[in-house]
Amino acid sequence: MCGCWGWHRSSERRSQGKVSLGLSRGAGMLSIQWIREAPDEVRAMLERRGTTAPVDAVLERDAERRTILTEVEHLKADRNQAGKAIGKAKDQAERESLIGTQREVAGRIDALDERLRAVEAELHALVSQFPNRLHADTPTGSGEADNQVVRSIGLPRAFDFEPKPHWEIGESLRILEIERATAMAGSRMFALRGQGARLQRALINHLLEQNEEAGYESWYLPNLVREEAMFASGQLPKFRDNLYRDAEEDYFLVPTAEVPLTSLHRDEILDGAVLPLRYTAHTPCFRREKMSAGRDVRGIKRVHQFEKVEIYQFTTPEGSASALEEMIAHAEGLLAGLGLTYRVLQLCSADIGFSAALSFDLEVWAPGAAEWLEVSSISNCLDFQARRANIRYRPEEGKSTSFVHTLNGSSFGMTRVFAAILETYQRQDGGVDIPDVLQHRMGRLMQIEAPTAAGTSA
RNA sequence: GGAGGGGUGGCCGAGUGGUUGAAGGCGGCAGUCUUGAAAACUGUUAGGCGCGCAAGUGUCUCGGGGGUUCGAAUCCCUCCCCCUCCGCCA
Repeated sequence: MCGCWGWHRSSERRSQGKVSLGLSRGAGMLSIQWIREAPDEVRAMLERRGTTAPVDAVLERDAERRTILTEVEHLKADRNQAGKAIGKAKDQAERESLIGTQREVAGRIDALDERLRAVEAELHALVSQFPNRLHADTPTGSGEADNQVVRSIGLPRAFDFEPKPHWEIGESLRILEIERATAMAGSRMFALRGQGARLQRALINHLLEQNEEAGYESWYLPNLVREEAMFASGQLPKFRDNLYRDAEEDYFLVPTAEVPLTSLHRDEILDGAVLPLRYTAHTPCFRREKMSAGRDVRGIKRVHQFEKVEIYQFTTPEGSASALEEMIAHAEGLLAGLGLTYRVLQLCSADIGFSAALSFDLEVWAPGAAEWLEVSSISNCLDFQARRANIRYRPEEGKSTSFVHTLNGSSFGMTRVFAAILETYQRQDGGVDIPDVLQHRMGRLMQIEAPTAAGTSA
């Protein structure tokens, strides 16, 4: 059973936009109580994020909802009393009289219920637009430039030749085929060939297994999901424009494994003893990138389809802070293991994601293009997604339930790690060395060599 | 794709319009008994939303939503999910 009022496709689409009565459980998103009780804090949060959301409209709808609710519930209490009396009444005339009275009450209840449904639908639509609250540790900033470098690990490799960007290396090694891919599928598409395809496969397996060793359980997940899943993790309703959708079946293609991972325990009450749950999954990621038209068009830095390995945790509220540290440290270890130069950025209030309260980005140095590539964003979402997905836990037998905290992070986006590896490990002769940790996954191959003139007509 | 059968509380399972939020059983918890345990017995055992300082109280939930009715787990519509047979298929 789903507790997100009004968000079922059945209620949203099949039933012409009607929603159920009653705000249940998480009420999807930010706690309405918080908006009700501390609207100024909410406004301050929105200000820090550099965004807006309809605080006043929420307050109005919320007040209206509770007024109607009080009235209609009194009427229903009367109705329930009368219903019992009718059931017991032996005398026919008495029965008729009671039923006559109730007929009138029923009409009033219907009218109020209808109004209530409308108000709740509006309230839900409004509150859905609010981003997560910010963690106290998230610094205030006004844009990407205000993200703070927490630490930088490794020195950029020094070259005694002019390093090339990954698209040139990939094309000349015939392991990256952009033209052929775009010919069939449009811009921002690519194909990997031969050792390129093997290298990506090796990376994915390496990362998944490293995650497993660190205690993250593997999952294979749906890559097509319903609207509710997109709502749960926060992609909908605000970021519909960035999602691919199958119009006929009404499925969405996942933009990240975070989406199906969040929905794994939807509507569940977990036993506190099982937390934290550590999960990892590899999925393709599909993104329309409508918002970034014209940006990062070269190479495979920003594409419509790429592979990503994700790490994810469901924790108690007390456990999420250390879980975030743990995930960052783990992901850093993976980058170090690949021999890449990287830095850790703390995202400021204006650059942090919709669902996140506290986030750190991992960026690797790509010496060919001479830029930092974001390969991971690791976030503590607190109870924001748990509310939307209605995921709770019971600390102890007999205790009442609370929402879990969720954390997600990439480990990593393959295209960018792939690009960084090509650029970091390139040689003057055009070949690319394979990082030590991946060699055994590529048949002990130690480098990808430039193709010889013969036998390369295709 | 065609035809049919199902979805009730942690689990099993009753219940076809009126004290049914829901019998009974199992499991869980507490207690009695016992040196202790088991057995037996007794009690207890869902989650939202609203009002309330609280105690408490009202309301909603029998896959989801809507409808009929004074009143729905029970009748109708619709969606989702599970199962069986046929067809197709990696």
